[in-house]
Amino acid sequence: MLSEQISELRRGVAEVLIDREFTQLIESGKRLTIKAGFDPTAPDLHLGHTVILNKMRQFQERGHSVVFLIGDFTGLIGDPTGRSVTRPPLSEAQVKENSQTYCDQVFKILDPQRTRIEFNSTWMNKLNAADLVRLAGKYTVARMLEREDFRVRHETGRPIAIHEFLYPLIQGYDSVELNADIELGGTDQKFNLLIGRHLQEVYGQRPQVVVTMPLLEGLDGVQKMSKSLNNYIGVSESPGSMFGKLMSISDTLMWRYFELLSFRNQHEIEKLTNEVTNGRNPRDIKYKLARELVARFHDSQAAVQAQTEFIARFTNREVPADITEISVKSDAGKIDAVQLLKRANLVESTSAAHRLVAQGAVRFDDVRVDNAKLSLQAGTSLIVRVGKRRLARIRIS
RNA sequence: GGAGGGGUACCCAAGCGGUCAACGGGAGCAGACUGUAAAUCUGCCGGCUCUGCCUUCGUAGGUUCGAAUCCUACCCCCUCCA
Repeated sequence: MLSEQISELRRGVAEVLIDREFTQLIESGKRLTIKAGFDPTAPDLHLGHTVILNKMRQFQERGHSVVFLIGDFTGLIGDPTGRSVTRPPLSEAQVKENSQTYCDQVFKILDPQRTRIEFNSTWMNKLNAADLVRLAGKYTVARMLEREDFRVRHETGRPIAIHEFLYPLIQGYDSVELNADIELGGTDQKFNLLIGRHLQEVYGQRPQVVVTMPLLEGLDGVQKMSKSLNNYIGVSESPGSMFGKLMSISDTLMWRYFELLSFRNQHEIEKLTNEVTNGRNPRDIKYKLARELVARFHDSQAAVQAQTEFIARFTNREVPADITEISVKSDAGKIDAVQLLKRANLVESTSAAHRLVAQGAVRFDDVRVDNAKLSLQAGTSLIVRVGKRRLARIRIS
């Protein structure tokens, strides 16, 4: 029974440090404090974030106390990460707003009754300069440079700002303040999470157990899901968009999503794998995944509807009932095809419009347009299709 | 403070006086095919009043018939030494 619980909590996990301590903690039967930190600079959660939320939920279901920690203090300093442009520090108002957005989204997975929300500014604002220096004294540069990211940047001659060293320290200090038993994080957080262990020890606490979760690959199946790479599925996206994006992942990636995002148990997933091996169309299994996730963030009715619309639109190429309507002004009663696309905002530029026409991607009322200069009269209304995904009814005035 | 290296399109990265709107890869888009917005193959991938024209290679000047490529100044980044 207990071992079953432990194996359930281990599901999908990348690494547990230290494994023995983890087992002891669970076996102790105590109500544990589970910490997971989030950055308030990106309030729009995507499926990648939910991998950890799902795990938090599992602990929660077993009666443990989950702390959703918002790193508002670090957010106020601003994120210095190398390749991205240094973000301007967030104002307090922004942080507050982002935090609110966070809460709205997070409770689609977590149980609000059993979640404690904390802000690290609560204790960080009380720390004075001397305290911070003292904290900085608990760790060395050499050990900081053990972190992959720092080491590589240092060796390849890319900048590391001093305050970047403070990030892991502050994060670790949060564990001290919360007296965390377990901290959850992505595998990329391993180093930071371990600093929490070290600091807790220094401050006389029992070091937390570190549980890392794999980073979810984005829609491309290679790079991790992130907003900046635009390969993400946001948890507040419309059912249609969410469903479509899930259908666009490769058949291989689908299994990864099942492992990390589905609430189905291992046996069920294994059964699905077998079905595909025995010749079932993977598309049908992908439908199941897409429905489960759309239902989670919307409801089951929306999920079914999203699938119906998906099939109508992409398999049968039907025009949806709620097609976007756009009105476009002509020049003295006339407009050519390229300008029409441009003014309707269906293309990025007139150059792009020319290219798309040349590639045979544009259809007016289901007839392929091969002449970019095709002239249209004011008063016309037509269904314009650009590629598979861009579709609208345009009225020319 | 001293010495050296570097800033190229969404990202990475070639090019080092003309043949450069700029090799190659990734991402993205499109077509074909299809069991799907999977896979695979092919093409596109700065802008425009688009068989032509206009503006790009850190910024500002200069040399030249001609510069991303040479010179000058400035800004920014990195390494080593102190």
